[in-house]
Amino acid sequence: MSNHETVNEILVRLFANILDIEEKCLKIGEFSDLSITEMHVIDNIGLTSERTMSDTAKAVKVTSGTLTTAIDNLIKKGYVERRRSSEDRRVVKIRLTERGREAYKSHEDFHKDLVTSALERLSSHEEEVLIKVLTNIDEFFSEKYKHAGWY
Amino acid sequence: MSNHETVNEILVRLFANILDIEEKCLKIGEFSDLSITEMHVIDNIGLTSERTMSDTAKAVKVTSGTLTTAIDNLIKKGYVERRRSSEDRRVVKIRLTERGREAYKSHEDFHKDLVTSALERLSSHEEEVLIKVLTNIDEFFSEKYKHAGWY
DNA sequence: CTCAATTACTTTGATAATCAAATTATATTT
DNA sequence: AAATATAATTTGATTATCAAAGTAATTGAG
Repeated sequence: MSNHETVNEILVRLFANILDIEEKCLKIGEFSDLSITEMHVIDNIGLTSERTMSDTAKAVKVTSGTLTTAIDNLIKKGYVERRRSSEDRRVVKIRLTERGREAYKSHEDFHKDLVTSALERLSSHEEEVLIKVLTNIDEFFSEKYKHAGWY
Repeated sequence: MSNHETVNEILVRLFANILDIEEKCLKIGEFSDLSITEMHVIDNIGLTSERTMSDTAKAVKVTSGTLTTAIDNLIKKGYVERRRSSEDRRVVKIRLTERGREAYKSHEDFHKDLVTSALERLSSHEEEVLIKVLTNIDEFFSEKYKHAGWY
């Protein structure tokens, strides 16, 4: 089998399964009241002190209306706090509660495990190459598809 | 930033971008009446003569009820045909129409192009490293999460 | 300085994808 | 023959999403 076919085959299978696995890991853990989407919002808000709604909406690529309802739910569940900015009262700032930060860390651990196993059996030289390769591919996509006004 | 963090960050972004790109390519192409989900059902039915509903539902990891409605829509749109099996009249067999096969091929081509353009700028050494990493990730999922009967 | 335009967010009304549970029809087993 | 199991569909609900309309606050042009 050619390299191309191998890569294609693995990628297809990975893509088909990765969200599913992530979701199921979530559902058997401590934070099973979170959907995968909600966890990704939490991941995006991150541990930084505060973020605006619009920055977060842009980053997770949903409309602000969608984010509003997502945040409503995360607040109900106790993962996020919301307050109006005093400098500009149109702006709403959100941040993780203590429980939100715990969820963040749990999700981070999942990713760490994944990356650790991705990198095992690689020499440090190969790690360097990998980073170059991934950066390269990443740039390629953001370049190639920027022109269409997507990014 | 450690290698692990860098790799994680890029992988997460790549994953998000690729899904996004796939969706947007679909929407500007010939088969824009298909959602990404529907395209993946078509992909799964494939070019083989016929499949049962239950096999397909299992393969795409949805309940049979979900698949029934998905197939209803694909039939309305002219991509799939459905008939009752004559050997066992409980069983429903589905297959792609000619238009369904065209959509299948178009999706296949999209994947090929994506992989080709991602790989064409890599040296053969770099390709090897990439394949090793993808294989590791794939094994991480199929090994570690097999026990739960997920994979 | 004021009011028109812009910005940040929320609300509303709609759709798609999904599930679990109930239902229907057919096959299999006892 | 009756009970059980299987394959698919239907039903009733939930979640995620968007576009467009609405609200409140700020900015900028005259």
